[in-house]
Parts: sequence; structure tokens; C-alpha cells
Amino acid sequence: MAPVKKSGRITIRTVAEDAGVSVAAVSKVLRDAYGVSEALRTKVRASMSRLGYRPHAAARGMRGQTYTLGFLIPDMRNPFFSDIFAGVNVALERTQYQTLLGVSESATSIEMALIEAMIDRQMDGLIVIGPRMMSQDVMQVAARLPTVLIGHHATPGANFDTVNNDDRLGAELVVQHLAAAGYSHIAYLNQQVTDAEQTMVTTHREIGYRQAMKDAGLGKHIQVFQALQTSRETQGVVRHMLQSRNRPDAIFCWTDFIALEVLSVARELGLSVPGDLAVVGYDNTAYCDLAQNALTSIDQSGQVLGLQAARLLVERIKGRDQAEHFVVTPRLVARASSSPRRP
Amino acid sequence: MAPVKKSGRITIRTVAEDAGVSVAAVSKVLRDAYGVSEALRTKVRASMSRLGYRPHAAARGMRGQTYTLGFLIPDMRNPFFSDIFAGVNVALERTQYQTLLGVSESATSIEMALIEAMIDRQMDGLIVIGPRMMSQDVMQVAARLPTVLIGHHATPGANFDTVNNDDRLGAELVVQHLAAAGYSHIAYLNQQVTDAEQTMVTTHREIGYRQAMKDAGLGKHIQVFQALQTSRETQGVVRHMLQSRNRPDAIFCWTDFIALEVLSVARELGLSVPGDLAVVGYDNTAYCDLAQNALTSIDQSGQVLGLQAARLLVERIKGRDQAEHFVVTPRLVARASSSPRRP
DNA sequence: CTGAAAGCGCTTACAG
DNA sequence: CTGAAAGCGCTTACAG
Repeated sequence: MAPVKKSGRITIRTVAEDAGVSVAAVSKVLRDAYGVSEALRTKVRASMSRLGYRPHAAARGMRGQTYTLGFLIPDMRNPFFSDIFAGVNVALERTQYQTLLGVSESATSIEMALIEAMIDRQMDGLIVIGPRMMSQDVMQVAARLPTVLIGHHATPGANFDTVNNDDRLGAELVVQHLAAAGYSHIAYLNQQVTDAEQTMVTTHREIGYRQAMKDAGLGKHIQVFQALQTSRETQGVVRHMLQSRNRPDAIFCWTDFIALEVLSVARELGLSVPGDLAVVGYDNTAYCDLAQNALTSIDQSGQVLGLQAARLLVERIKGRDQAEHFVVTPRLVARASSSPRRP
Repeated sequence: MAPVKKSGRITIRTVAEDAGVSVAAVSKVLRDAYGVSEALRTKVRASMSRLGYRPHAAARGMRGQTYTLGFLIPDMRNPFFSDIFAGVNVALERTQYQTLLGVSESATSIEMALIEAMIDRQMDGLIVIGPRMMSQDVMQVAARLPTVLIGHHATPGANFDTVNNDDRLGAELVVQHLAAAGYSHIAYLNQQVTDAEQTMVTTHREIGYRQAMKDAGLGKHIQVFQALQTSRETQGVVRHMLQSRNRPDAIFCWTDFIALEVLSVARELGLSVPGDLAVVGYDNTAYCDLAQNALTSIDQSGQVLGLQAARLLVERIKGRDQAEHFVVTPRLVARASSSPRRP
């Protein structure tokens, strides 16, 4: 008896037999590799679709690529990441690449574990939004596989690409906007982290805020507060800010998410926005547009960031090893939460 | 010359040599399999950690499990999914399993493509939230790999597990709550889909709504509206609802997300909530608690749903083939958006 | 309890 | 341009 096929699985070998060519030829067609005639290519493709062949990712990963990209976000609650992800998908639409997400819950340890898990699973490359790990760890990861960072400002000698908006400029736009609208006691509400680094977007925003305050002659009103990302923590800090003797008349929040909490606390305390307090966010997410929020924010084009990140990553996978850094110009979108004060 | 190690990679073979045992023995330790002595196990583990061994997921996937679970969500904008995901992670914390996310953007075609991609990547099992595919497709997927569905009510003979809250009861709680608070023209704002199925949570909620309206003697005020999930679409439908001759005095929305849009439109039209209009959502997501929303909602314990789904999936992977269906009891959380009417 | 060997489905030099 | 063969790092029967 002839040796029977053991399993029902359609493999590269099944396709090869069906098309009457070698296994190597099928592999080449699969990878769009050089050195196969058009006739053979057509024949193989026909067999593939007739048999309903699906490549086995693990087997490919044993020798070559897995065509899987890892995408790491700090949390699922921030709608801004959804915009970025949409851009990534647009860029990869007509490719063989598939993106798989990981969520680190803003914890360095989970982030590192997820990256290890993605490396174990032979991801071809990594896109990380707002990494929490130290810069040296980032360099180590980037040495192991192609890496693009969004929301992380690279220092010279980086072995990875970055995609950002100009966070200092964004913060400056906010201060200039508020100052022009008649606010002077403008506070900055920053994210609280264990190890602040120069590379973080929040650090850049704080620098831009401080600079713009000085430039506007408001240097003596500079106030920076910090809060962890939990709702309870943020509300506590904000309540404290708003009940203090020198209460700010405007709060600039590092992200929309937090600004919504500020709006909530202000309302609970009976403060009107913007009458008693102006509020500005960052990222211009969908919630800003809701009438109950009407939140002024900085648009940094999440979709563009995602699209560029995916483009850069694919370039890197294809061999580029010189770092590239893409920067988008932020734009302020004014809404009712920061309307000009009555004189 | 002795044959030299070709690459620097630490494999199961490196570990075996280091520990002075066979490759098969190392594999058994790795899989926590039966038939290895405690002494050998200890020795191998020591070598593993000394060498910093990391299992190669693709290679494992060639023969056995990949220890990777697929988790599919319709979109990244709905914060409820984040609660569910948190529960999944709690359940898998001390296991070898790693979850990777896919986002289908509420599109059937993307959902199917993602599932194919996950099968190609040899995921050990799948958790899908609110699947958009037809029930027959669900059955086909479940025939190929262990599957647990959240937010999908199984019909008899299902070859998959489900985890749900009692959506009919949830809707009934809403209607009873609103009726008791003095509202009578209670409308239901449902999700618009191309092929409505009995299995969908929104269908169950509609049934519960209709039943409760009849039971409360409000059968003649039953009104069901539908809108796609985009902000523009929803706002258009809501504006139309609120400007019609027989304007409802309360709107029950199938999810919080949409209820926030209703609050926005009401405010734009100069209607006060709950004075002119009561609004109730579903899922009790974090946004409900913000003072500017103060949205009454149904809590279905996302974290519990996620935890149970992960537990059921691991059981299935380990061999259970009889379907299990876990149901959680919903609970209404009243807030200002549905306060009792003045008599 | 322990290990030698076959094989999972691909890709990659290497001949022809 | 085309194909035979080795090998990627594991797991799985099967002997001992």
C-alpha cells in the first residue's frame, strides 16, 4: 500500500502534490520570493485556493517570519489608543501582517512580561505605546527585534524608531490659548510615575508648560500636580487642588481621560466650567465632543501616528537599521471648557 | 573537532546537556507532565533558570500547545470590554497562558479574518465578546478550537461555552425602575445590525424591555429605535427621537457608550436630564460615575464574566467537551439621570 | 522513571 | 527557473 496521508491538514506538501511541483516552489510562492516563473506561480496559487490552504504560522516561525506584529498599550480605557490602532490597521490592510494586542495596565512588570511573551511567540516586530520601562530596557528589547515606539522621545543613539507629536509645542499651545482667554493661574496635572524620564511625553509636556508660563509672564503661577491613573486617586488630588487657598483658575491635564475626572469633581464642588475653572485635555478623543464635556484638547492625530508607526516597523523588518523619528505637529481644538473669561 | 553549537540560542537541548539528562526529560518538566522524578525535575529547573531558558512558542505549537489564547473584542472604545479583560487576566495570572487581543471594529469580515489569523497562529482557545458572525459560523469555529463566547446566548446543541448576564432581566429591571420613578413613555435605543439573531444580547434586552413594558401596563408606549455605533449616526437618530411629536420621556440605551451620546444631544437641544428626559445605560462602566454623566446603568460584573470565561476556556482546552453556560444576575445602579419625577 | 528517534510544516542554502 | 534534503525547537509514542 502507498503511504497514506496521516492527517487531513492541507500543508505546503498537499499543495505541491496538487500543483505537481516541489515543496520548495510552493514555499517561494507563499513568500512572494524571487526565482519562480509566472506560470508556476499561477498554478500554485490556483491549487492553494482550490484546496483552501492556510499557512501554518508556527511552522513558518520556526525558520522565517511569523507575520505577526505585537502592539502594546498601557491600558484599554484610554480611547486615544483606539485611534492609533485604527491607523496601524489601515497601514497593514493589504499585507500579510497581523497585529496582536497586549495590555500592560500601566505596570512595568506586566509590560516586560508581555514583551517577553511576544518575543517567545516570535513576533516579527513590536509597536509600544508610551513604554513604562527604563530607557536601557527599551534598548535591550530593540536589540532583539525591530521596535517602534509611540509616545517616547528617543535620545541620540537609539536603536529603534519613534513616532510622536511635538509634546512641548502642544503644551505651549494650551498655555497660550488659556492666557489669551484671560486665565492666569494655570496648573498642570501630570501623571504620577515612579521613575520619571526625559523620554516621556508627560515630561515634555511639563517642560513646554513651564516654558510657556514663563514666556507669558505667568512664571509665578506655575503649579504642577501629580496623580496616579486611578479614578479615586485623581479625584482626591483634584479635590485638594480645587479646595486649596490659591486655587487655580485653569487646569491643563496631560490626557483627556483625566480631564473628564476634573470636570466631574468641579461639578461636585459646585464650580462652573469655565466660569470658575477652565479645563483642557490632551489627545482630542471622542469624549471631548460630547456636550456634557465640551472639552478643549490638543489633537495629535492618533490615526497618523499609528499609520506611520506601522510603516516604519515594516521598513525595519525589511532591513533598515538606521533610526527614524517621525513627528507630527499638534493642533488645539477649542471648546466651551476654556471659553474666554468675561472681563 | 566536536560538532559546535551553531547558534547562541538556548534550547531544550542546551538545557538537557547542562542538566545531564535527555531532551525528552526536559520537555516533560517544561509541560509539567507525569513521569519524572522530583530529583530530575529540580535539576532541570535549576539548569533552565541558570541558562535563562525561554521556550520557543512556535516550536511548541508545531506539536503541542502554544499556551496562547485569543481574545476578540468588537471595538476598543467600549470601556466595558476593559473590565472583562481584567477578569480574564486575573484568572490566568498563575498559568502559562498568555492572552493576545484582536479588535474586529464591529465588522463581521474583520472578525472572521481575525479568527482565521488566530487559528493560523495555533491559538489554544478563543474568547469572543459579542460575536457578529452568524450562529452557524460560530459552530464551525468552535468545532476547530475550544471556544467561549461572552455576550452571546447559546441555542441548544452548542459546541461552545457561554458567559452572560441575564439580559432580559436586566432590561426588565430598567423598565421597572423607570416606571416606578414616574416615567411612562420609555423608548429602547438598540444597536443596528444587518442580521439580527436571537443569540444577541441586544435582542434579549429588547425582549425583556417589551415584556416589562406590557407587564407595567405601558404596552402602548413601546418604541424601539436603532442606530449604528458611530457617533454621527447615533446623534442623528436621537435628535430625531427627541424632536418627534410623541417624544419619549425616558430612553433606555443598550450600552453606556450610546447613553453618553443621548446625554449630549439632550443637552444640545436644551432638554434637562432627568427633568425632561431620563436616560439609562447598560454595563455600568466607569463613565457612569462622572458627575457630568451621573448615568443610571445595569451592572453585569464585567470582571466576573471575564474570569469565568477564562476558567471555562482552560477547562475546555484540558478536555471538557460538554457545553457550560454561566449566567450572572444583573443589578441596577441608580444615579441622577433617572431620578424620580416630581409629581 | 528515563531516553533515542520520528516528525510537526515550513524555509533555506545548495545542486542541477 | 526548479527541486531534494537538511534543519528550526519542540512533543509524542515507544522501548528499556
